[in-house]
Amino acid sequence: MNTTATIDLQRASQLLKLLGDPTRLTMMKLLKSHECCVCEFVEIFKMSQPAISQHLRKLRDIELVKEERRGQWIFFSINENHEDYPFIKSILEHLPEQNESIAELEAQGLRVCCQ
Amino acid sequence: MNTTATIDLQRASQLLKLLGDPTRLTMMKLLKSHECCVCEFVEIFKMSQPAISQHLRKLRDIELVKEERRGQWIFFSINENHEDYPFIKSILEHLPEQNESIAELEAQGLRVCCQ
DNA sequence: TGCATATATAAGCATATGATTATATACTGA
DNA sequence: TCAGTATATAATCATATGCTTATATATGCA
Repeated sequence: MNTTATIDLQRASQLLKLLGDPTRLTMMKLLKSHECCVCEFVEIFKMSQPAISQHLRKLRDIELVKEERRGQWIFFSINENHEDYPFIKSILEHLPEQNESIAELEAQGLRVCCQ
Repeated sequence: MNTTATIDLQRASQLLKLLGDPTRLTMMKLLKSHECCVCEFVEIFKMSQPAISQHLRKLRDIELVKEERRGQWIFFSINENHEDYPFIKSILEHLPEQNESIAELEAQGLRVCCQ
């Protein structure tokens, strides 16, 4: 007997493909506990702004993340209302917390970025 | 408090990337309940034998599946002893059973393939 | 209004991926 | 030993992916 809903295989493989990139997977894990803006990710991943922006777009296109503009910045957060969020969540739960990245940002005064 | 072991993010993304292909993901789900040989997969996926073989190789290379020759045939099965099997298992549990494919094979007399 | 900052988008490019076809290898049974 | 079946591997190719650079857009502030 199945108590949890199942996901269509095509759909599941599409989601897994998106998470099958270390940058995007880390982003999702970070976003699960912390809102982040683009420039914070640029700092964390030491990656160019367009590269970060393009990863976030892929996550947003299938609505795994939400974005919200606040002044100059656009903050990203996990979309907990996504139909497949339970699936995503169960995957993220197997991954180590990424609090050091955030702590580092804070130590450098770069958290809540660009303040 | 974490009760379950976590997986390194690099490692996890590598696994997810492999599962992020509909053919391989379906293979894994099938193999979770049924041993299968290459020619059965060829039948199920309506895909060329080399294509199937190459997918299986990728799964075997990181030891997600085991192979065992029995006469002419090589049977594949899930490697439940894989260090990250709990992670894999938790993903597969969200996917719908693929028993129809096996039932179809049996109906066509193609199960335990090539007998 | 004009400049600085944050972000998005477009174009280009090198590499990865997943298929195909052709061929090699391994086992079975006559 | 030879033919048939199952599988693996190699070479090739079209497409996908993820980065780069260049540029556009949006906001805040002097």
